[in-house]
Amino acid sequence: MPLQQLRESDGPIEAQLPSHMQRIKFEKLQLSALCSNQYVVGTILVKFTPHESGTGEKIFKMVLEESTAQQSVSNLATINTFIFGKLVIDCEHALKQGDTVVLTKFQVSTSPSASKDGRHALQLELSEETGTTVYAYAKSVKESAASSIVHSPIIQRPKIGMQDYTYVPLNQIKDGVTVNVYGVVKFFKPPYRSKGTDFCSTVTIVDASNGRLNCVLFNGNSDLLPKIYKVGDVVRFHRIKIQEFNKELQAVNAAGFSALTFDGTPGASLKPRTSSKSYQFTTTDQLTVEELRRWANVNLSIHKPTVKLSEVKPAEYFDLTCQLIAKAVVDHSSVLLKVWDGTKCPHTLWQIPVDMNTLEGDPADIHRLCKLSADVLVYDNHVGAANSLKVGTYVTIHNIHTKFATLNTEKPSRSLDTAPGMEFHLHGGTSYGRGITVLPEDCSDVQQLRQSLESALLADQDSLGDLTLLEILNTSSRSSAPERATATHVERCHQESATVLTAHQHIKSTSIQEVMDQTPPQKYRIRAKMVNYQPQALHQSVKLYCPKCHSLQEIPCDDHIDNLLQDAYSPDSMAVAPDSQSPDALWYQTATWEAEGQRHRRITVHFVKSDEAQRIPERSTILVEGVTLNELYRLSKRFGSIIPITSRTKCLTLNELSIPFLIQDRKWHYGCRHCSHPQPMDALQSLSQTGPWESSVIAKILGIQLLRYVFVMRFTLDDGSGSLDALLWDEAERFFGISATDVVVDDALQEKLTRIMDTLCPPRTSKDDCPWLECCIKSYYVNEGSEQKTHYQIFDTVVAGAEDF
DNA sequence: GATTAGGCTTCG
Repeated sequence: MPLQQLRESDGPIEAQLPSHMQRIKFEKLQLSALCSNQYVVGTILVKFTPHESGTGEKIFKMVLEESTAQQSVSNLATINTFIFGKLVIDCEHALKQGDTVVLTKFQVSTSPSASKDGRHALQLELSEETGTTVYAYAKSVKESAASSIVHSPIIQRPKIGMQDYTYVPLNQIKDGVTVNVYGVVKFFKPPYRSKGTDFCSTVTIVDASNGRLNCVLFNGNSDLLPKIYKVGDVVRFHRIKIQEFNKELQAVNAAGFSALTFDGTPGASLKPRTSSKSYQFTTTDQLTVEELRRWANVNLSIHKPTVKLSEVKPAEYFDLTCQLIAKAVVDHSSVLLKVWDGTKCPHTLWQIPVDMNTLEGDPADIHRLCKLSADVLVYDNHVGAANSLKVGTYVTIHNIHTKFATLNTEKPSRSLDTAPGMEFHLHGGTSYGRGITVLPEDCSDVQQLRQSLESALLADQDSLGDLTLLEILNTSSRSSAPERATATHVERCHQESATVLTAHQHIKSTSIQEVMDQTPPQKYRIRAKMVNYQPQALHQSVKLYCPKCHSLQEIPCDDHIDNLLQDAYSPDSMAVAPDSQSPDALWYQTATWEAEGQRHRRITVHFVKSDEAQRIPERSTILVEGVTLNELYRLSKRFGSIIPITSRTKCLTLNELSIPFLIQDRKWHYGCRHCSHPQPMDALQSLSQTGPWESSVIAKILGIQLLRYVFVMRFTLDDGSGSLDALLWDEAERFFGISATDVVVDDALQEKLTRIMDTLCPPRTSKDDCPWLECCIKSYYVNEGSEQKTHYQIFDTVVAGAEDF
């Protein structure tokens, strides 16, 4: 019960109260404080007769005098105290004038009568919702209602002690009464700082009686105002006072005001949002809330569909539920909020140029999410709220205004510095409920938002992945900085994993058994050991991939290339006599000689003319005919670009495409046999003076579809709950930190690859001694004949410390 | 030591 007895004979007050409770003097009371760990001690100076309010509950007013204070004339020495509801019945007889009382968990609000009664400017309010306990402090043991009550926690409040709350339908509201109401929010302004001392929130509610009520609510503590997140929420207000304003009835919060707010979705959770320490919520209340939800959803069209960034149009106002990525003070009257909601705005986004040093937020996140984030400029009275937001917070920004940036040539604006695009403003003022609401993680809108954010990260993993790669590269190049190296090291030790994730670190791991129980497509984080991998011969793990026809081809082996080259220069296959000199062309110079010891073989080299080529052979381009594989290797050490050709037709053309069409910087480039349409060498003339002699440019001119080198491996992963084969497909030197193109021609890189694989999956070692791997994997279906099979692929995962192998 | 706001779009 909330009335308990303390006895002087049991020792001083502080010794009889829980140790965390602190006494607060009347003069130290503050509006904004939530007094849950504080108590006041006072002597009952005046005790008024309890009366019943319009809500049907009893109100009991007392005047307390600070008992231990020096007798003072200060008006801070006496304070009006109001007790509401069931507690009145307990207190009205048990407490006598002159008694000392100890009050806990009271609500502090402004006293409307202070100017008249000369008492404290604040008043104490004790109701069921504040979770108050009143302690009567008796000088001696005496018979009283309270003396029979032993200490018991208030949460064990017996059912018989329930309060009778009555709720007035909104069409029956009368002027001058204090009432309790239920309603559906039709309009609201989230709490904002008024020009006076309090926070203010205005709320318009409606109900099935077709009544409608505008409520103006003040409190020095914004937490005590209703926690409304959107139109359609259901509210329950206790103790609002009805008054007339502009010939209409309006409500203001009365003493003891408390609010519960519920999600307006039928069937949603019935857990209210409130700062009340305790509240009564019966099955009747549940029915009322559910009934209001249903009524509103059928009869009201107030549930605006939520607008995502992907749906915004210029020149509209909307509420955006999003996560704060970064913020920056722009000037004295505006703050930039960088936010995202997981969707991509189809319009060019306005980027507010700010100094990176003034931008608060994780640079990696800012960079990674730049294509998904919107810059919202927040003005004037909202600056304070924006400044107090923590990065990472989920918020609803109410009434964002979108418009296209207009280029004003007379008055240069910020937007001139960057490409114009869609602007997002939160203008000053509170019209239309403009403001920012912080959403807690457990609310349903945040749950949905988080899903959207997560799937955005996973869905566009290719494009985002490239950015992540850039970050990894940047990070490793900066890792000479000791603090970063330390941080990376600590992270690795902590993870105890031979691989690390480049994103999605906040996702929980899923067991392999669970992964295999679910139907594709899905994305997961797993923690497992590599018990096997294929191909064991690492040189077979690099393949050639055609991005056009998606075919995967083996790299032609040396013997095969050598045979093809021999076929190309054998006299039988030559349409043009080998000794017929190819004339010099305008764009190249030709040299021909007989291969040593091989009379029938003539080697021809066409040197492409350019100023640079004459100075630096390493940067020159040559077309070669009649060479062996060995000679190709040797030439590739000397010349920058080598194009093996044949002159079996009247013009110079490429060989069969199993022979590399270009060897550049010792890298062998192949073309797709299905997707290429080789052109005669004359096409290269246009490049001869201008360049650039880049593989992609040469390929395009010669009609060649370039094949890419990729690592393709199959890892068998096991976490104890099960095992699966996951494909590793790496064409961007991500996973190993090694380029698949380079590894083919670089012995040192091949040795490094072997060391990495021996670490990930140590040979001749029991599973216990294998290291753990953190991996992101995705599942997908593959048609195999008439069957659909589930496959898995690794993504956003890299070998930890690959640069150190 | 009483006031704040009392829905109703924008300077940027």
